Amino acid sequence: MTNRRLIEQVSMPDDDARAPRLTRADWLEKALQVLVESGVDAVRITRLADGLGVTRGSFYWHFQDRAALLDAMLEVWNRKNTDAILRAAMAGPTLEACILALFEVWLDPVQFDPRLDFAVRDWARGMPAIQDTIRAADQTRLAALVDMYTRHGFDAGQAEIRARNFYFIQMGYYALDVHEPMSVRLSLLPIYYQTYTDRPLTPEAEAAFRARVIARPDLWGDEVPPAG
Amino acid sequence: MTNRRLIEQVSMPDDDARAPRLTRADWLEKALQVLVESGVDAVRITRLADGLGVTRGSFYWHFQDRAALLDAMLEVWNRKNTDAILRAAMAGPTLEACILALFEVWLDPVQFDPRLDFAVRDWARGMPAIQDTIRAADQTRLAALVDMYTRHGFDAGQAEIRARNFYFIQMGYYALDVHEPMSVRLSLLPIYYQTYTDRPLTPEAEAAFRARVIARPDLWGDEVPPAG
DNA sequence: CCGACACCGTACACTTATGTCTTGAACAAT
DNA sequence: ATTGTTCAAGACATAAGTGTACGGTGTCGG
Repeated sequence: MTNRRLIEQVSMPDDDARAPRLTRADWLEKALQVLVESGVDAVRITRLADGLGVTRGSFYWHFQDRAALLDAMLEVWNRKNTDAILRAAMAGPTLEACILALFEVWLDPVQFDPRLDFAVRDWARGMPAIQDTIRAADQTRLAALVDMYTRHGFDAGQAEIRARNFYFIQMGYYALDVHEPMSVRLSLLPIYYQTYTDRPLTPEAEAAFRARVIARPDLWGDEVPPAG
Repeated sequence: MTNRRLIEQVSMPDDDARAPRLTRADWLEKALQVLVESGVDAVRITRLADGLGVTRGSFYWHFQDRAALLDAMLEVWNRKNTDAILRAAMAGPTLEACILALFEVWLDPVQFDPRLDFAVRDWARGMPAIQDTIRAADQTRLAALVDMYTRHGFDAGQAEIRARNFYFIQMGYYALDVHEPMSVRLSLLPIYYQTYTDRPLTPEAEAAFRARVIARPDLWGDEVPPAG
């Protein structure tokens, strides 16, 4: 969980060694886990306390109240997922480098956590304030993708439509919560590259990408990565 | 709300005239409204009763318990959204007719209610039984789209990838909960038609489609439909 | 060794939810 | 008129959750 550093930043870390005593970051981490697994309404102080093996007294030391916890959770999301897309969209000098960096973001929950993204979207239902935050994030992400396409020679109209396709398809993929094995996802890669760029993916670039994904066995779930 | 008839079917209708007395369908309708606006966890019997201006005593006449209400809600979803897609995917003899029928489904919340669809998906978080139901629905929808493409001359691989694109893009669009005015959505139509079919949309077909949407002022929200 | 701080437990008051049971009112049919 | 059906009110027991007040316990620096 590379989340940990980000969570500690948002938590204004009181750099403690891991101990039986809990930190603000421990509560936040647990809350985000429950958010992702069961939705906001399952983020109950009582349940978190049970899960952490302490009583609610601890919580009210680290946080003002439940609203403060929710604020901190939203901030973690806001600093994680969008940043990952922005970084990837400016990853390299060529369009190929950017697109492949984005593919890697889509594949890597450490960089972009789709379950967190959709848990937050779900959370926003009926809460206009959070909806605005999300809308702003989506605009930022789309703008980065449009910029990526324009930087690499697409005119404004084409860049807009391609950025939307690129982003919407991926969000739709996440929305359906499909769990295709990594080998299948990798095999679809050249087709999607062609779709997004109108150019074929060179075998060399594909091989390089594949090698980088193989070097990350944590992305393969139950599957066994092919020998590199 | 054409929902009404479907809800009454699922409710095993006790065909009553609308009265101060409530029917099972009234409770179900209200529950679905709250589901869409605020998520499952806001579907509380107490709140529904308040909203309907009665006490909880009424609820327990019409439903066994809260679980029975949730079951009925899921059944409404299951019979509404997927059916709309299936109907459209077999709408006409030509690919053009099918694609345009699907566009109309995407635009018309009476046929396909995206907010209900995503409310149900969010509801499924952490509930494997509902996840299976959703996965089956997605498979059925995608299969219908693949079949549509193959019927009209695309080979298996192409049909698969195009069906996925078509469906994922639309789900991504819904996931972001964008609220583009109808005029903008109509203007994007030819571009998307081109994307999905690799053929241009004929001006005649576009005009016909536009006319059908103009005849439905309920789809235009705040906008004023152009004179037909 | 001793306070000060950081962290947690406990007890209390309050709110909101579920589900059961009993009573009651309106209305139709007999 | 009486009865049965259909729907809703009200009272009750129970469960979970929130937030506050206060008291206790380790663990440091001085």
